[in-house]
Amino acid sequence: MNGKSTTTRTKLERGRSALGPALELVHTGRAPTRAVLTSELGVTRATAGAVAAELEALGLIKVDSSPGSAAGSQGRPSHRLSVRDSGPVVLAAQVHADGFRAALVGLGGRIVATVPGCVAVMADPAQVLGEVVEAGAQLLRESGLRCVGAGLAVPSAVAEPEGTALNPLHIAWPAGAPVRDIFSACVRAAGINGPAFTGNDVNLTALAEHRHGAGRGAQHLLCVATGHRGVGGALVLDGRLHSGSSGLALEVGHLTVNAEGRPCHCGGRGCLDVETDPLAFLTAARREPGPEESLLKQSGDLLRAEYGDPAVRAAAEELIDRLGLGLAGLVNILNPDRIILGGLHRDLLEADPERLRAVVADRSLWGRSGSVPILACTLDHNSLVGAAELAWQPVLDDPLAALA
Amino acid sequence: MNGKSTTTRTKLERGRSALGPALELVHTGRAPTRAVLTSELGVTRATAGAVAAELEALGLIKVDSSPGSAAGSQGRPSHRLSVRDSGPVVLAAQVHADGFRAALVGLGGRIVATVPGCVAVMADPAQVLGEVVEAGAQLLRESGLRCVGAGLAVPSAVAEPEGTALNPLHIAWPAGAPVRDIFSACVRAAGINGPAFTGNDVNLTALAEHRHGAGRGAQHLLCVATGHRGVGGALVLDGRLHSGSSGLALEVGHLTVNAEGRPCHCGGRGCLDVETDPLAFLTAARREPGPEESLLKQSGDLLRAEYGDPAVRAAAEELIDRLGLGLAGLVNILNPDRIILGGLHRDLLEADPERLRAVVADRSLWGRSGSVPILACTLDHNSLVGAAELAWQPVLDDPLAALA
DNA sequence: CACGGTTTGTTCACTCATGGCACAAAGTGC
DNA sequence: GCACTTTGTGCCATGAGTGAACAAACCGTG
Repeated sequence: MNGKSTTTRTKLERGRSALGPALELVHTGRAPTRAVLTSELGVTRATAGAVAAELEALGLIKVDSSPGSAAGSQGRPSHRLSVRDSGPVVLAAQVHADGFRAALVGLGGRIVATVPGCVAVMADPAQVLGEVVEAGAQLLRESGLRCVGAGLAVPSAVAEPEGTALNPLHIAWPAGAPVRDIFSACVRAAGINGPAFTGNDVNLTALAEHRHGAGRGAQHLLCVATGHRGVGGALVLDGRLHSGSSGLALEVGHLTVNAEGRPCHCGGRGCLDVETDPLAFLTAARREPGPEESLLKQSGDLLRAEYGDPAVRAAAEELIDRLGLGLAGLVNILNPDRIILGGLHRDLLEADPERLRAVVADRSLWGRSGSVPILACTLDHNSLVGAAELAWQPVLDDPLAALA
Repeated sequence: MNGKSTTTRTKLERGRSALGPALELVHTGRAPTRAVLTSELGVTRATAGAVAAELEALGLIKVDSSPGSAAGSQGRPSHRLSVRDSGPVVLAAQVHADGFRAALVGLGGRIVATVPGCVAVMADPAQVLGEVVEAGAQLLRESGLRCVGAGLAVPSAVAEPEGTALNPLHIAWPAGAPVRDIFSACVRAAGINGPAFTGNDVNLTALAEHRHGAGRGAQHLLCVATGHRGVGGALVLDGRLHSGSSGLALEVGHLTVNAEGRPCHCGGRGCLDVETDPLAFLTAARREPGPEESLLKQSGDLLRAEYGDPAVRAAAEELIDRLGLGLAGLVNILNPDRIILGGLHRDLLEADPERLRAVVADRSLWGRSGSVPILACTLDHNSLVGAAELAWQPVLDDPLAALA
């Protein structure tokens, strides 16, 4: 009379199958009310009601039925759905050239608490990640919230399925460092629950922007960003990150964008990487590059503050033209329906949006593709939020299993 | 390439949900027996049995229970599954520079009947497609089989969602011709049942090779092929064709592969398109190009018959190096786990596989990605079979609804 | 302020795909 | 022949989801 199920079959732990999609809709803000949830899921009102009630019982969302607020249209007002404030969180961490940042991120990409750690990044990933995770664990203790996973963003390609960082150049880690294993070990050592994930920062930026920022609603979202050195890219297809068969997709830095350009370490010349990064900009603008970590900031400030300066403007236009050529090449290959730019590329876009759009339209094959919207990244700490998305994914896929 | 696989599923027409996946497994040859089907679907034997029985009742597959054939292993031999011989077919058609071909294609990519029509392709798409469809309808009448749809492959990018051919250059059709609408109209006029689809021939080649040829089992399959003029590409991700947001993805012809190369009509120079097509090969080998339609054949024959000739060999090696550079660029962007080559590119691969693989490995960023397997297309009439796949897709997605 | 009209939430019986079992069937090896 | 293994089949339980009827909450209008 007691043991109904002894063996843990796969299907036994399967909950309501619409649970995951429903949570994702609330998570991404596409289901503000239960009525919208019903139509978005394509189920009956009864089912949507049961699903919403179950998600509320799990402590993930809030179903607000009381308020006689501004309805606008006629008919009975629908219950409003939102992410629960004091629901579970994930630990998100980000490592970059200037240091690290740890945060607690709730559903909806909401940063609950964050602390920027300002260590000078050292060559030992284990030590750095230990500090990052400890900072996150401290936040977690202070908050008293439940943690369901952890995610880490690193400025390097991450090979699948090994989880090794292939080119963590500007954080001076050894190439091939097993960052995923190290991060997982740190997370476990800190007593944090849930699985741990690691990904490339530009990939995670794209993921975050797709779910909560400028990429919302795009079906084929291309993201290109410059960090301190080098160029990264990412592609989100139908809501899922496309990182290739071994995690190395969208290494777009070595598209040729200037046949007479400077030689690149890859063996070619005129690569996007060396033609559109902050160092290239400062050089073209005939400014003295400062210390490496601040190249990005230095470039952005210069671009915003002194765009009137002919040398700065000429340098910017040169880079915009190169960037446009690279983007046009990617448009021809990937045919995205939206492009978002980060880092210096974002600053270049904002300096002269029309010029960039014109170059892309002119150099991509079809007028249609050329009219791809090009937008700037909008989220603060987008790769941090992206790292959190990584950790949230199991919950979105199967809330019952992930919270069990 | 027509309907974007409507995600808004109306539960009314929902049959057994495992029906589609099961049919796809049999269709692609990945479920030779019912036992394999059971494990591949991840369901119980009872369910797999019911699904197989239902597919058999629908006249789509054959369940072979009798044979006491060579089992090999111990235990009760499983029923063998195969595509039914006299089951429904789709009408597949292909238009190319030398004429057209029409065929009836069953499940499993089996060409039941075919007729090569050898018209000189004229400037009027309606007339050509009318002839093609009529040839197919004739085959259909002779066979007496049931037709559940039609698919067409054209040597041009096909814009979505309009279904217009953007660059049907070597068949002398007007750019922007509404090929899908024309084809659909012809199919309806011929009294053929089922929906009609139209797609780019290289895309369809990739789809066919993925399901029945050299691309089987690949998760991220990149296909690059040269026809008579120009280069086309295609990408199959997780079994579905990726054709971008408006059908124009993988227009790979204008990757720069030779900084000092000849100018291209796209505005750049040294594009893959003009550096690795049959005309480029013949020119490099200092041979007199014949009439346009036979450039491809002429090149292939030359490559196979006279590879000992120093001029031919040098030309081939030059093209292989250029092609390798282009493929390496695509590897960096797409990170496929397999590459298949068609047309002249296939001939180049077979002329010197090691050289091509070495170039790709050398010029792609990571050793891992460099070791991507590069294979030749294997199917006869692969774009024809791919066109059939397009027409089969609704049946694979939902057999009950599609056959109703 | 009662009135229909509209939209949404809720309850309940019903459907049906699937899991879980027990048992039968069909092979191999000794 | 007999154990053993593997697969097919019949039957019941489960549970997610539907569909329809009803209740609730808001709008307007007179």
